[in-house]
Amino acid sequence: MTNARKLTRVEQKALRPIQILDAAFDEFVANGFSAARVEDIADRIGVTKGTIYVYFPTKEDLFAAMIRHISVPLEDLLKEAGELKGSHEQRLRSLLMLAYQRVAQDRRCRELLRFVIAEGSRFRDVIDAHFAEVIEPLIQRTQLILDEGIVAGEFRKAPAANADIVVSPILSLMMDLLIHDSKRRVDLQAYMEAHLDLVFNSLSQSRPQGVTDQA
Amino acid sequence: MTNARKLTRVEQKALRPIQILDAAFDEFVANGFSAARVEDIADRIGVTKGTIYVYFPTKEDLFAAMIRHISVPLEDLLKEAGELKGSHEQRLRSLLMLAYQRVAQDRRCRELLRFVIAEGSRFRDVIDAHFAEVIEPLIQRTQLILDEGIVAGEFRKAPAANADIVVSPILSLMMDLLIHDSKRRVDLQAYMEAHLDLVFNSLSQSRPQGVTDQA
Amino acid sequence: MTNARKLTRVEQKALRPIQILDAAFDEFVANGFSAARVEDIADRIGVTKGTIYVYFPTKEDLFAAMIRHISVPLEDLLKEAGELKGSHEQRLRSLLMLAYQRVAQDRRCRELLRFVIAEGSRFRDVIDAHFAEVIEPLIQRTQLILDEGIVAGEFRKAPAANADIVVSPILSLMMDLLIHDSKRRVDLQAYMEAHLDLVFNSLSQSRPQGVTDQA
Amino acid sequence: MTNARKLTRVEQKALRPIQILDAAFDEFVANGFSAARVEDIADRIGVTKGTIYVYFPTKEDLFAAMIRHISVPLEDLLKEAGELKGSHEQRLRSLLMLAYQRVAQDRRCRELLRFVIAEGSRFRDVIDAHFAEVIEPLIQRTQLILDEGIVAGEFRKAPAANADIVVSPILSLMMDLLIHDSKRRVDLQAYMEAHLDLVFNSLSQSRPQGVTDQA
DNA sequence: TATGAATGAGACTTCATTCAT
DNA sequence: CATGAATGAAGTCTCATTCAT
Repeated sequence: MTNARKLTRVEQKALRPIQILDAAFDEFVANGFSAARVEDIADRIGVTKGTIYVYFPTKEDLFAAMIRHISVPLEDLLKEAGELKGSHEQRLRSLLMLAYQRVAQDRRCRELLRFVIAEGSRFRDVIDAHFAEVIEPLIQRTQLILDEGIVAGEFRKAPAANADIVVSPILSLMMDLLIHDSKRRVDLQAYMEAHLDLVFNSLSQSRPQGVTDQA
Repeated sequence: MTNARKLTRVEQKALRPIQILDAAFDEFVANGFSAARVEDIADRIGVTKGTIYVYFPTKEDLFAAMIRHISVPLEDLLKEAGELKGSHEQRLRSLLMLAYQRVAQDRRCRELLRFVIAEGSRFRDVIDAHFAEVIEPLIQRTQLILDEGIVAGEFRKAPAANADIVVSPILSLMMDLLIHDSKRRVDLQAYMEAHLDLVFNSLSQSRPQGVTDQA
Repeated sequence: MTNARKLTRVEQKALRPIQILDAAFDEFVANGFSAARVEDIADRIGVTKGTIYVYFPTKEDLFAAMIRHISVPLEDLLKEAGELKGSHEQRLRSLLMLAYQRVAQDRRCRELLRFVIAEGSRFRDVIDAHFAEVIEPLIQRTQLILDEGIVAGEFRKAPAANADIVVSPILSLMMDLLIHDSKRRVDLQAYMEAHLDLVFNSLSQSRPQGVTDQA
Repeated sequence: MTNARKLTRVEQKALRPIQILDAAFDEFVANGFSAARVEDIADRIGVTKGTIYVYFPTKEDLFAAMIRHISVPLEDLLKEAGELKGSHEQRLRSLLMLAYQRVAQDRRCRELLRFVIAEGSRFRDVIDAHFAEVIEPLIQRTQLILDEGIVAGEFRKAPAANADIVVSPILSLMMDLLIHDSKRRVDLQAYMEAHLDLVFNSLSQSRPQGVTDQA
């Protein structure tokens, strides 16, 4: 193994900012920007206040850096989605399920939404920038598949082919998880099934099954 | 005019707490609980800090009272919905539209959601209590109509008959309005139509598939 | 007597800023701007830190206000000098002696010079403004008398009729008092006599040469 | 070129303290003792804070060493003056002009006066010691020439034969340069001429009264 | 010798809260 | 009821100093 020894100075140095940002995330999540204390962030990683200020000049800078830090991996989701194959329904289904996985598994992704809502007015720029990398691409990609699916005759051309509406259960789930946190365990499978059932039963054109069409 | 005279001392006294709570709402909305300053709340109604403390013993009490104050009118919505007549679809449609009206018109109702998300962990009790009076009744009432509609053969018995999913576009809209505030004007009519189209096209039993029966 | 009772609230309120400025003067004199502690200023008048900030928003503002506070009475000196009567020599002599009195008796006037030298670069504006009300008027007034005295044939027209030079012993004395403070007591009478002897023996036109008329 | 090669390690080592002291001078001049930052001193010579502490144990020690460093060359002035020849007037004239040259040309000599006034109370010892090597010898030497000149019948025996008074224009000039720094260029020639004119016209015994003997 | 990460005491400043008037 | 001067605890940020490398 390569890590059987202590970290070298250089490794330690490279790690410190990450440690701080991770600790800052936890603290800001727990208390919000204003109520979070820099010293408590420091305590979480066993350093003193001063150390935080070696790396970040102000609490605000730390917050902004933290937002950037946690929002980084979010673009990756879309890359995977971009390569999805199959019918338009298949692709949309895969995209939505990817989003569910992310939302369900990645607490940071969810908490980002809390920051957007709670601190948006104070950190408009940072928040906007990174909001634009999470929610908006999801909606845009969804709308693209819907539009193409209509052209391909796979989806019906209807008001319901609206990405905001189609993805909204996912956002609602995020909110729900934020509000009740780990308290109330949502039955994710049932929730997803209900969502997809609603969407595709409404949109899919030529579906004998699905039970709506007695015609 | 009935109010051409100055308020009597008694009237003034009865008014003061309301004034304070209204000012507190604006201030807490603008800055969140921690960053809001009691003095700024006082300034908004032209009194001094001390006056606030005549009516509310602490900033936390003031916040809690403010939450209760703005959440009061929300129950009324459900009362109206309870008296809705017509088919189950009709009743569900009316319920959802009532919710839309409230969400679109009542900024306080929307901001309540911000407090739920931003300050939920600090004011668990008061937030939970009043969350339970807004979102949950909406969902429960919705689920009730769905279940009854299925029994009545009006809706198909399907996973999609899930109130969380059915109302989620409304919550998403609230969030969207919170985040972008007055910036981006959503086309409410189109949004509602898309929502209802999706829901009823998916759920309604006896419907010529693929059409939103306006025709 | 009118002050046999405690001060009223109103009187106390009016007094507080003065108290603070006086205490600030002492503290800034003792330690300079940077090393002075706001809490020590507060301690000098038996209040707490917070009280200082009720009246002055920052330490810098307090310093600037203090400078303005102590420099106020300095213009008065010149008013008296303006009404001096007698020959030009008499008037110049009176002006210089007025300056000596001020320098010798008013510690604040001297300490102002210390602030000018020590904090000038940090408080350029305030310092310049009030420097311009002390030293410069003295020099200008001196030059005016010299010039008029030459025209009147009372002083010889010579390079020595230079106000900067003529007043410099006064500035040197200020510096000396600043540096040695109360340690080394200068013999003010001898110093003044030497100064005036030098000046008038050099400038006066119609004087039996080389003698300060003990005759 | 003699210095076309890099410095050897030994030379580098001997140079470092000098570099530090020079940088410290600039920083302390710019900000005063308290507001000066050790790190800024280090930055001025491209080393890190730690390096400063290799050579000077504390910031105070560094300041004291810096004072000693810049005051060293000042004794030399007096050595030259001691060897001046000619009449007593000639010798005094030369002494004063030497002082002027030093004051006009050597910024460090002037800034020392600022430290004396600004930091005197904090560094009483070091400041006193080095003040005693600059101003006091000048005054003592001046007084010596005056006294000898009187004995020799060259100067009149008068109160004006007072070294403090006689040299004060030089100190005033130093102050003026400190306060206005490079802003207002004083006409040094005119200033000196006025000074010497005043002094010798007042003191010289055998001079056709009231005239500046250029004629 | 030089580094620079880390420290921690201490400064400025804020603001919820109190209380005499 | 209302005021607003005063408090003091607490938070952000600074920086002289240390020490392992």
